[in-house]
Amino acid sequence: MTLGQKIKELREQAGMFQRELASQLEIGDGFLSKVENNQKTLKREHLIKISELFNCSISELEALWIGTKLYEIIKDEQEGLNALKVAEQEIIYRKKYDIL
Amino acid sequence: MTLGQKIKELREQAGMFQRELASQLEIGDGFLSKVENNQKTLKREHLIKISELFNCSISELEALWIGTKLYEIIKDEQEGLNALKVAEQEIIYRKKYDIL
DNA sequence: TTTAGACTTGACTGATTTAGGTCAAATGTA
DNA sequence: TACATTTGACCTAAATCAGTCAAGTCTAAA
Repeated sequence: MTLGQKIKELREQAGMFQRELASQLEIGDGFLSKVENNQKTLKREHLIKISELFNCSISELEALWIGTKLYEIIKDEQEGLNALKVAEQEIIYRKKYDIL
Repeated sequence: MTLGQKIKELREQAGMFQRELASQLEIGDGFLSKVENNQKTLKREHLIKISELFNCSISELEALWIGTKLYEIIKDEQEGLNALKVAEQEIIYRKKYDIL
């Protein structure tokens, strides 16, 4: 699940058109279309608005927001999955020894 | 293991000084120092040179190169680990259904 | 079958960020 | 003291961000 898919899902479940959601977010509907298709990214502040509008978890949206960015970086990479593991191990290692 | 650590390790195992490796890579030694401490990133082409110089796997270097970049993005993120999972699931999903 | 409305797409833009460095001074160390 | 390394300040070109707008496409319904 990407952020774009999630936003589209939330919007449709609320029976809302792109135009309406776009205006709530104060962006154009063409831009929102691209966001839903992961061709453009929203500002982080927009996630707050979305979580309020659809009453959903901001943490989940943030995970999708960052995760979709990461995916865009590695999607055409041979070593994409291994790169994810490198990053994961590093996070785990730092946590273990409490290095900030 | 980050790319910086790896490079330092390879360099020291070869008994080489930063100045020497830096000159092989045609960069300044101050810059290499930052690379080894993950404050700056090398160009991708540099990885090839390094793999030749130390006779090590280019794939591993690339995984570390991308992975260290990903780590820099998520290291201060609450949802960092979840974001990695989002990206991983997306890769796996696309592979499963053969979506390019 | 026309047409209205929902959505997608392509071309473009200006501001901001990042990439990929340099150099000199400060610091660590044998 | 000499040499290796780290750090901070700075730099420029290129890329990315966060959009707009108009034209094109898709799909129901009249």
